[in-house]
Amino acid sequence: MHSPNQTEAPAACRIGVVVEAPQHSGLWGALDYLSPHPLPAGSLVRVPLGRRVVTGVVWGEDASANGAAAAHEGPLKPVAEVFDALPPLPAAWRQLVAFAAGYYQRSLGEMALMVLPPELRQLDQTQLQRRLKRLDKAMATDDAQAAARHGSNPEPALPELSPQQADALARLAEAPPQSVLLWGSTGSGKTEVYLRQAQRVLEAGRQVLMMVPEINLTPQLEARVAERFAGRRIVSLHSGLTPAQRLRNWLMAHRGQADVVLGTRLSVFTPLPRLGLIVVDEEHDPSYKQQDGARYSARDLAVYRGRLEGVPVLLGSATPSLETWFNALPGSEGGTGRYLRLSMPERVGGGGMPRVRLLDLSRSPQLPRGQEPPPLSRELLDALAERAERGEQSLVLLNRRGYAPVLHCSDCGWKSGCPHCSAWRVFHKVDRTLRCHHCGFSERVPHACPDCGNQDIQPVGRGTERLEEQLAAALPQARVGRIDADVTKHKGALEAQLASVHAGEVDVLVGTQMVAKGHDFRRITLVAAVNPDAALFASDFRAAERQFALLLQAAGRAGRDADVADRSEMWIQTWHPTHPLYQALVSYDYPAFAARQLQERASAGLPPYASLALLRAEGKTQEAAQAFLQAAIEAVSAWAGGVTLYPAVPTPIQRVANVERAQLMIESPQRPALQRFLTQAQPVWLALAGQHRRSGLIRWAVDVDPLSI
DNA sequence: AGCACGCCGACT
DNA sequence: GTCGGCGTGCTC
Repeated sequence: MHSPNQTEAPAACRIGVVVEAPQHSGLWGALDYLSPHPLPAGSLVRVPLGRRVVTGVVWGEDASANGAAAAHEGPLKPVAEVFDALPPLPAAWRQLVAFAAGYYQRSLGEMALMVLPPELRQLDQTQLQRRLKRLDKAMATDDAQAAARHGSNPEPALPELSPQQADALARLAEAPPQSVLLWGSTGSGKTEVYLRQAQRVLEAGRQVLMMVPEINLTPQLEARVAERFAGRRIVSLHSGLTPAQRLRNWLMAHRGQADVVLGTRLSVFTPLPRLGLIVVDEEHDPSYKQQDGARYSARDLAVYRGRLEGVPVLLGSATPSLETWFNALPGSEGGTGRYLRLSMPERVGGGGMPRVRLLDLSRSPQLPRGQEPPPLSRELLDALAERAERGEQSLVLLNRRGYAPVLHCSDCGWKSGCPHCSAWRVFHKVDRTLRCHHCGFSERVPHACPDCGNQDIQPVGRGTERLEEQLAAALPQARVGRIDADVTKHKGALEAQLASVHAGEVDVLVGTQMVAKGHDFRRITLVAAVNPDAALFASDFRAAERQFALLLQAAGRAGRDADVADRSEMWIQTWHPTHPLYQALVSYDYPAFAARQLQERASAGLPPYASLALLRAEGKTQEAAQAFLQAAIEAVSAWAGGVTLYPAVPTPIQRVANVERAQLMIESPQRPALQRFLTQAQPVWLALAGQHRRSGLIRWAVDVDPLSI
């Protein structure tokens, strides 16, 4: 075809580009475009897709993450624009993304584009160049200021290392690059080990990726990193940043200008040309698993990335996930021995962990009398009062927000259910609402029973609001405060409340698990878990593991200063004081707890001895969701060798926001067998989902390595 | 996912 | 006679 405007030879190179297209679009791998010149793999481009122009990444050969890559027949469109001001995304980044896409059963394009800063996808070439120019200018003035400061700023004095810290660092120095479990009790100084190891890596001219579960919960770590590496460029990466900040920080990392990246799970995908160390703090924390979209585990990807790039990965925890523990146990103790294990059992400064005391509720006198809510023991109230008198602080943990989990009419039996979900709406006394914690539906509390008009509707059970009220009533001389997600959703409220705790203006702090994590309270000598029994009998196989970690982490909030450590205590109110979980907690015997759990997992065929995946379905009706799952089983059962497909069941919360949910579990003792199966099943299920859409299927997805089932 | 095309009800 | 409801189908 003759084109009068084009005097040059027509575009000659066939370029594979991945674009954002979810897997149910059927576009799995790269799309082919034309370019007059070859483009290096990893280049960012804009390409026409249908009637729009979208951002994509040049992938090069073999972009068939799933299924066969049949060459596209027919005319190809040309690449619209190449972002050549940006260095191409490195091969290691592409390999990490390709692995994640394959492993977590998502399309390559979705994975690749999802992990780039959202802002980058919006910009065109000239806008990006403007940003880059502005960034260079800012960095130049920054450098000048840093140089001016340098002479006046003395090197920060390093804290003296404990013998076990020194030992851990010595062993790290001589170990080959590999995954390392740094198993250290709360207060043993894991952070100092991260910082020293990071220091070595920085001095060798390389970059450090430091991951934390939730950045807002660990402002102290951020401050410490900034202080320690004052002369270095440190950037953070998490979803709390503005789009512009996130792009800026990502660009600094990608161009090798940032030395330290401190971020949440999404930062595991940051391209880092000089990567020398990955740290995963609190590696057991469930926040590392993405809970929607591409459900990746940032901790597991960090381990993969470390191996890929020949870089050590430091996994830190006092209560490692059983998967990590299993990999850090030597073969002689029944583990795989894949990770090096470094232990730091003692707290820095010589203080011990608080003494754990199990309060047997069936024996202790109870206050207040009555059936509801569950009791607070007299002994606990006395202990709280006593601490308050001495000027010491206490932390009372209850993992349930609101005033009461449900309202109940004693006449007709009405309960405050959510009209859109199969869950109770929680009574919040502060703003007098009934709120569904699953869909957010909120209404003013009715004055009378909506069904029978009875005026006498009662709160059932107890949340943090009610606990705060009860403690304030029972301890009139003490100042009671509360921290939970309801308090902290007001901007600055968390900081204000924490400041008042640190200033000693609160004697008894009531809180959910969010206060058990990371905060460094100096004057707390008593931590009490008021109602921890529920987790003992939960159907989820990871409930015990999570609860043990939470209680031990909570215990670590007490006695952080060595001079109060010896009189610090952790109290557990329980009906089941002989339960093995609590018995292991009393002696701080994580290995015993883990051994017992591993034994149970082995005999039940659960992780880490087996690999799991869930096929989840959402539908207009429960029948529609289950019909799809049933059909999905039948469609693959002929060749599902090596994997077990369990029956389709409703999810624990069956209906959320008027969407019915069901799932089926897929299990295999061999991870590769599960992977092969899922990869084959995916296109079959995709076609099947198309047929079931008419009968009410809304969405479906595969969740590999689910956290809970 | 977007963004079309496409065929049936209440409005200027 | 049109605006617009969302069912169905495609994107190199």
